[in-house]
Amino acid sequence: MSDDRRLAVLRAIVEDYVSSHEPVGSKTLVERHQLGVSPATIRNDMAALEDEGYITQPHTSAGRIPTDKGYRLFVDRLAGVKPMSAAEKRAIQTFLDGATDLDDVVDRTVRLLAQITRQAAVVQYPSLSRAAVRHVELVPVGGRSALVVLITDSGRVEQRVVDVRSATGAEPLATALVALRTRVNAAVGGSRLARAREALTDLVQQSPPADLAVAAEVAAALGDCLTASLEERVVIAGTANLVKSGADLAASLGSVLEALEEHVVLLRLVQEMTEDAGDRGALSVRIGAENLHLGLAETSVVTSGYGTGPDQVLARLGVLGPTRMDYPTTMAAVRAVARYVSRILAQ
Amino acid sequence: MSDDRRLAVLRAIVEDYVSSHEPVGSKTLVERHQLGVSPATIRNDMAALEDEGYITQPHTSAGRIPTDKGYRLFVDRLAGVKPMSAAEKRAIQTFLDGATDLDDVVDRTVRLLAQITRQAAVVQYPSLSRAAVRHVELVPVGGRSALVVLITDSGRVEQRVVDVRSATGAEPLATALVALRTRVNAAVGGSRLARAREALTDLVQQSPPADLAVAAEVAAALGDCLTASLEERVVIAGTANLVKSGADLAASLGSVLEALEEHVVLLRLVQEMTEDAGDRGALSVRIGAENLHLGLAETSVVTSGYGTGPDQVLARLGVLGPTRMDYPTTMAAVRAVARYVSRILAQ
DNA sequence: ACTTGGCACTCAGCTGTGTCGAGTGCCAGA
DNA sequence: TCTGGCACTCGACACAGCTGAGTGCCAAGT
Repeated sequence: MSDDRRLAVLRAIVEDYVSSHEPVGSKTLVERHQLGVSPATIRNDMAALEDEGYITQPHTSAGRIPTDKGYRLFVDRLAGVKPMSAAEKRAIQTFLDGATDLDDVVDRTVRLLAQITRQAAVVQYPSLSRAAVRHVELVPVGGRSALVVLITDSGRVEQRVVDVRSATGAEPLATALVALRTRVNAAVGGSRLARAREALTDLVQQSPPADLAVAAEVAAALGDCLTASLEERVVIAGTANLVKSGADLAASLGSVLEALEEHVVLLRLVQEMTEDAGDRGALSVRIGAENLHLGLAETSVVTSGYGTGPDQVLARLGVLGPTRMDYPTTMAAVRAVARYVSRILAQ
Repeated sequence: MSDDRRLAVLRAIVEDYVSSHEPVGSKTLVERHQLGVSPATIRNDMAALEDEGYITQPHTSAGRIPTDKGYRLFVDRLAGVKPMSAAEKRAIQTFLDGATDLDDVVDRTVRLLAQITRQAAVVQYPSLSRAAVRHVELVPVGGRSALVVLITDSGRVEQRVVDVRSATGAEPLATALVALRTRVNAAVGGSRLARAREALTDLVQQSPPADLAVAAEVAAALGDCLTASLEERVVIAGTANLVKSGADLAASLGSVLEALEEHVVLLRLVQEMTEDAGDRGALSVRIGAENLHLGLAETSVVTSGYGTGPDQVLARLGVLGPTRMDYPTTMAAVRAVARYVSRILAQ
């Protein structure tokens, strides 16, 4: 029994099932694809594929549908990434080119992904674990408080209001803050977020006694900002597409929506997929139960890294849909969008 | 025929239908409620209610269900607002008390609303049309650009990077910005966002020629920030609850989710409800087709204003669910949450 | 050693039939 | 104005039979 043909049969089953949404039998299979053999032969192959766990039948005397394992093999060895048409590429580019700031880029990206894949889209905000401090600004507010603003490399801004009532220095608060600002920027400016924290503790310890209280308060707030900046966020769009993508998800739709709302769950998933891809920006696909989350047992996730350059992968973006999705097309769309977003961020 | 009893019948129908999700007939009605008359009498009343358009029957020989008009009468004249238990109040309070900043308050609020009403929750970010400028900060970045940060009364922060390359003044950029910052804050500090724009144009016109170019650039960016601050945002949660709230919404679920993702639609809806409530913080209810949006024809929306005080209604929050929701309980929950959020914001 | 045609078998889904019962509308009488 | 009675409607449900797509297996062919 030819091993090649068995794989061809699996590919045909996946493609047919994805387009028809119905279990596919041996007869229809030879009709729609040029397999050059009779249904009976196909049946033998199907039986073998079923034994190995690549396909299954929902009930006796029905056609076969791929299992998670079957999709996995299809994605890994059988499916190419369908190239996108020039028109589609242009559409992506023009849609993203109008973006103004980072928030706008992310917002447009997630909508675009949802629209062109007709599935739910997820975009992780640029992860700042590799980002650096660009500037720290201290603003006196109302005499007794100060606003601490942290600006990072990637254009993200975090702010905290810190109460410096207790810090009763001799000089006026504004003056103290100006001096402190200079010192803080000198200490942490340009350094990575994770390192900045250590630099801060050094700075507090080396502060003159008069400034110590204020410095400590500010450093604490700044530490909060650092944490918040490192904390990752995701945005989603296109949940309505999940409803339309066939009634088979309807049963688990509730838990899928729940999972999507729990950004923590999504972040963990995306993190895992980053590891799958070896920290590179490569495409990563999670199929069905491979998502270690009950609510997502019937969904697949396709993500790609993106960033400011090939070596600067900041975060991931992708789509989420039923396991029986059109992987080649979806993967192509995700990869294309990731590339264009990266190109924009690189500027 | 007693008019009072007919209203009582309508109320009974609404309550029964809401709890059972099934068309309610004359017999079950007299069994479950003490109406003191026979089913035949109820039938006459029902026929009259149907003539007037308050109830309808899905098909002949089925019980009656309320129409939008019926729910409207129920909400306006028949339903009280069910008081919340002390335990529930406590739960609300403790859940919201842990919040740190404005984002956190909004995030917690929307989750809380979704959880206790088991429906989809919507929270409009505090509308800043009445908010004032607290502080403007200008930060030189990289020598050729400046970061403009706008901080408002209500704790919202907007920032823009502005390119001041063209502004080649004699003095270094940083010095120019320090001076400009002082002047900008003097000009717009404390004034309402809408007014700040005029003050800015005055400021640019009165700038010394040397500073004019920089001032104009900064004013433009600040204008952007003002617009962005006035631009309203909403957050939603609990969409998964829509799936669980009975299969009858399932048909229109797709369009409901689409509507929820289109924040523009939601904002318009919320704006209309603010007008319904006469700009006060009162509860407002939109039932079914009263939401002038096709996707929401089978849903009702219950919102309440909230803010920093009885006269300071900044925005609205509420829930969205199927028209056959438990209005008294939902209204109570929305009102209670709105009050606690207002209390927190007042601090 | 594969491949193929034939054949019996399975079973989900559809259709038609009959029954049941909740619910209605109407009417005459209290 | 209310009530009991009565005929009627019609969706829901259960049951049965049919159909057809699809399978597994086997013997024969290449």
